[in-house]
Amino acid sequence: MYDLKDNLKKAIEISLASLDIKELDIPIQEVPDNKPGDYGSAVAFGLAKTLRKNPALIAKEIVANLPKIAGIAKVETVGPYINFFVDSAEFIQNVVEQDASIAKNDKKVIIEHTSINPNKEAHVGHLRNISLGDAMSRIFRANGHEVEVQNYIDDTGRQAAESLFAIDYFNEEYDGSKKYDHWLGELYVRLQTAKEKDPETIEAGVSKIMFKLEHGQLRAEIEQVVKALLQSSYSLGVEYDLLVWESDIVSSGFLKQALEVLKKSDSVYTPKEGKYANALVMDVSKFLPGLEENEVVLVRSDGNAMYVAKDIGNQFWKVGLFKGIKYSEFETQPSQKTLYTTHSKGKDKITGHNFANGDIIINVIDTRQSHPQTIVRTALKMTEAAKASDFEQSHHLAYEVVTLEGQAISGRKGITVSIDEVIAEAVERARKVIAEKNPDLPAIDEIAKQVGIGALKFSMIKTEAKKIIDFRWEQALSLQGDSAPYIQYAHARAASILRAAKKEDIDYNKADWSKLGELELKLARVIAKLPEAIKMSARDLSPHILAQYGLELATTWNSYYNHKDENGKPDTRILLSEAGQKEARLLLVEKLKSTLAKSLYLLGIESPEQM
RNA sequence: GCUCCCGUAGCUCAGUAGGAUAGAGCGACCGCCUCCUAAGCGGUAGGCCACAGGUUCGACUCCUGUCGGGAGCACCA
Repeated sequence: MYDLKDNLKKAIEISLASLDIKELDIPIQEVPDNKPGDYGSAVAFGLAKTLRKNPALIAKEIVANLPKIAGIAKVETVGPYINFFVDSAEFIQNVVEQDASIAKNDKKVIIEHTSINPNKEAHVGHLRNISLGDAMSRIFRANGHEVEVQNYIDDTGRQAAESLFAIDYFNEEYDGSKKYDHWLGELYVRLQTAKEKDPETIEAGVSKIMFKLEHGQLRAEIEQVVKALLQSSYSLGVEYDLLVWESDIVSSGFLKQALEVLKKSDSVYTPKEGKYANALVMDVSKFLPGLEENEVVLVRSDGNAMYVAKDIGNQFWKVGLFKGIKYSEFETQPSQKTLYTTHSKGKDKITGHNFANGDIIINVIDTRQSHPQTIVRTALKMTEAAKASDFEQSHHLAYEVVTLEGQAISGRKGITVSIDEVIAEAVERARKVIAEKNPDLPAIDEIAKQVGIGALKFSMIKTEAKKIIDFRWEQALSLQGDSAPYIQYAHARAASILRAAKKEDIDYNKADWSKLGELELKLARVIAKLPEAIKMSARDLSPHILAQYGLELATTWNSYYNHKDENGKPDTRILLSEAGQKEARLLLVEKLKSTLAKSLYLLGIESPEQM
């Protein structure tokens, strides 16, 4: 891997060593457009104080002692800054020819996302979860990790019970006229209104269903919802490795084991009196100071476990503390990859798979769950059986909610938009634009899907997770500006040039890198930043960094493509370039295209060759 | 009340572990296709980076406080 910044860092280190200085953190940054040079460093500032010397002078001394650096043509000081001038021919060639191989990382990553309550259809808020989770899993894979994607099925919850009960209560039967999750969701909403008139019957009925669910008796009914929900994920191009059922977590004894482990801690006890008398509580004050309520109820005084307790059991299992859950095949996903599930009647081990036992655990859940998620991590911290790394490597990727035209999503108030609905609309809009701009395009349907769905997912990923997204149709489905189609278009444009080049007889050995200049250098510099963008995205659990990178790369390329000289004449016509320059430019475009495609791929977005 | 998050152009957002003149998109206005896809490109207008202090050679970035906005804090999930 060609890493110029790293080379610059090392060179400065050598220079500093010869001056008898040890500075651990050497900043390297890109030079602003209006300043001389390509990369710069401000190390001298940091040394000014300890050396009691003018930073500009220090910079000069460092430059004087610099060794030769490959790919650097010139070094200059600009005041206290040390600026490097890249040898553009060498640099661009290096960027084009760098191999994209990644070092294996032996830390296994478990990413849980989607985890939609199996009682009604998914809405745009879930779309954010799915898009972020899927992007994260792709990014970690790109960083060399083994990644296991889990989708948690809360099959013992009240909401699932209410939906199932509603079927009996209204005496309805599924006739296949709409998607099952939508059909069930309507019954669920109907039941909420019916509760006002007939609370006793409904309460009693729901309790009965809940009891059955807890004992895993209505598995087939829940599976039907889960399968319908998975269809939405599949149409977004998202797949999973394992479904984890809450009822299996409980029946495998993980809840019980978790409580036993926790009881060994002084912070977990059963008060004899007070408001939590006879309940099992966990005092988190030692670990989370400053809270008003220090005690968290794990098991109610009636003996029923709270949701957090199950969640703790789940987390303990993920990090590898518990064993004994069983697995079976669930279904074959569109890519032909098998989706597995936990199942009480399954096998202890699936050949070729070692589920759970993660080194890094990432839970993609909305930010309203921050408190319970903190409790779960705290439980790991206070448990002797857990390693310190289990706590440190447990992360909550908290994302803010999605609102609709400024209003909170609420199924009951009818303020909601389902994922299936937005997908259909997005694809339809994309189809219209294609029909208008490029009517002769073959496979319009396929490309409309790629573009429409790409736009949707990108709109969920491009902003920071901690910011609220207000979903607006025109904005989310926009095909121009800061959008996936903008990047896809840049990609298709590059593809088009390469297609045309294929018809000619081109000898790429004739590429003359010295015939490339400032414009190509600019493009190459951005291409070279991809590995850094991937690393940062993973480090900060922030796919938006990669999304922003994709935009920057597409912008740079579009700008290059449309560039004109002082006379207003295009000066970057690749196919009309002179011999030597043409071949080098084509190779650069090829690299650009694959880099765009990779950025999109890591966000779970397709890169059409034409659009 | 306590805890956490947010506040950058009219609107929606970037700003890469403090660094050089704060950047995009949408909207407005002016330009660019006899030339590899105009879903594109160039330009103009638009900023006390909420406010006040502090740390620093240097703060949109770190700390404290204030003001706005959101969320969380139950023997619910």
